[in-house]
Amino acid sequence: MGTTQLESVPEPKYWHLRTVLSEALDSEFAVGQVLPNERDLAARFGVARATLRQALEQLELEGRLQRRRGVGTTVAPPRVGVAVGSAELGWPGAPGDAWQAEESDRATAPAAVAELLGIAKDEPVHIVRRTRVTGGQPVAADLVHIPASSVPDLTAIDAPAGPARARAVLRELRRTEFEGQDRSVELGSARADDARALDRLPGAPVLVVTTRYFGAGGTAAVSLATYRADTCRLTFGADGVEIHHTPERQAS
Amino acid sequence: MGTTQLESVPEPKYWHLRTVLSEALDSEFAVGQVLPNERDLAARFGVARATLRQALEQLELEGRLQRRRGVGTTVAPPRVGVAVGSAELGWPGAPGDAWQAEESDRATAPAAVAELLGIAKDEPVHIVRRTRVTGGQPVAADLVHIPASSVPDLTAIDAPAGPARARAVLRELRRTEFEGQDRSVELGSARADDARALDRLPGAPVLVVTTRYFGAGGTAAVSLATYRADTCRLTFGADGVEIHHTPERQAS
DNA sequence: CAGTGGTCTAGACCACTTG
DNA sequence: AAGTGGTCTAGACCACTGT
Repeated sequence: MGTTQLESVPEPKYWHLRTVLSEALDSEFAVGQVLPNERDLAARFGVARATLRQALEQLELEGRLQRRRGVGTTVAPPRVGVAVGSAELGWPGAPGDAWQAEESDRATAPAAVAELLGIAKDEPVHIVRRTRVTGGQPVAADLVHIPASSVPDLTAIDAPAGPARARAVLRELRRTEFEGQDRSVELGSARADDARALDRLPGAPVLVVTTRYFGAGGTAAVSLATYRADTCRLTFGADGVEIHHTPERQAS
Repeated sequence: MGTTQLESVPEPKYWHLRTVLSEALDSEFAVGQVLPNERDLAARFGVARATLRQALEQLELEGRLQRRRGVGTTVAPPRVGVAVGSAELGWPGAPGDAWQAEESDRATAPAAVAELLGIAKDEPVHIVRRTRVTGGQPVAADLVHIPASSVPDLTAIDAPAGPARARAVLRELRRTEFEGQDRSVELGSARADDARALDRLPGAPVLVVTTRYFGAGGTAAVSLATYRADTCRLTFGADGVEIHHTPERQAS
């Protein structure tokens, strides 16, 4: 309703296109439906394919679209609410914590993690790789870093490589008294290994959740979890309450 | 250490460029330093400017770079830790809550917010606009949605438009007993108004924090806060502990 | 004004999935 | 093999910032 023409400050084409497509998605498309291919869409809107792609990228970032090479572009379902708060209080690997331990290795922690742990940057740590699956889809991958100093008996672990050993390491960590935790969330981009685990391309946007676990008078472990930003909404329920709905758009 | 050549699955140029630039930033650049301009950098690496820009975009998304039109590209400082957890328990607008109320209006809430509030989608609500500043820089903008039904006396408020009225509305909300809250974090892109408030371009990546405030037996208010994803790290301190360092990179 | 990043184009080729 | 999205190019022009 109104004159959308004659903009004193004309908005970029790709941004306008994003808006038009977004409205079309709301009114004319169902979840899972495939869109026309990029070349057709670009022609239909009279723009170059690169410009059309810029609009699609925005919508994918907002979780509205899903694109797969060789397949096409489909309308994405609402984002999945993933509990990161109350459901995970306690040591990593506690029973029923939604994560699946995959593998464990000994290596030197990255400098940033070493600093969080308060250890020398060349001190070896145990690294447990875990994945988190919701609704059949992988939503997150993480690495739990445990300094050898905080779980001395750990050196005795010699379970066969694979999930068994990973679980054993976490079980050993739980012998220490749990004294609290601490979290931060920031935007990042998936590295090659994370991208593979999350079924995305390198550079895909992810939400990086850094958790510090306190015990035995210091930082006993640090977990770096990377969640798919396109499909996930991280929920922090202060009262065990869950958010039901997807706030898909802010105020106009 | 080893033969980095002969990749069976060659990584994209822009991704390799990102890595090279990232390492250069670590070793050869100081925070605030300006990089050569995009045309020079592209020529130096023997790629098209668009490809170079793709690499810069990644690094900006990761908070490593800051680009300003007409000025140049500079090395960004580490992300600012912004407390979103314990420091904000209680009603919005409680004394010393880091937010600054700017304005208040009566309008109909967006459909998604109406659903969170459990009201009809055409029922008018009070919308309080707030901003959050840290270290002299705007880091977040939000809109607090308060249904008229949850604060009946609110209709009597007739303070002069502006911060005074906004504060008055929040003060009125605090008369209700506070029964808890609930949060979720997801990735979004800044709309025109948010972009302006955050000193960014439309479409800039933001972290959208949706908070439900419970009181009087239901959802008394919903806040939609958008944080600059490039400069912010949201912290949730379970024990009042603050995360000091920037986890700039995950395990290799 | 000159110099910067932001937008846009038209085309090419590649990697991947599916029939 | 055909069709899809992903990458890359070389160039143009625009919007904004400083001097």
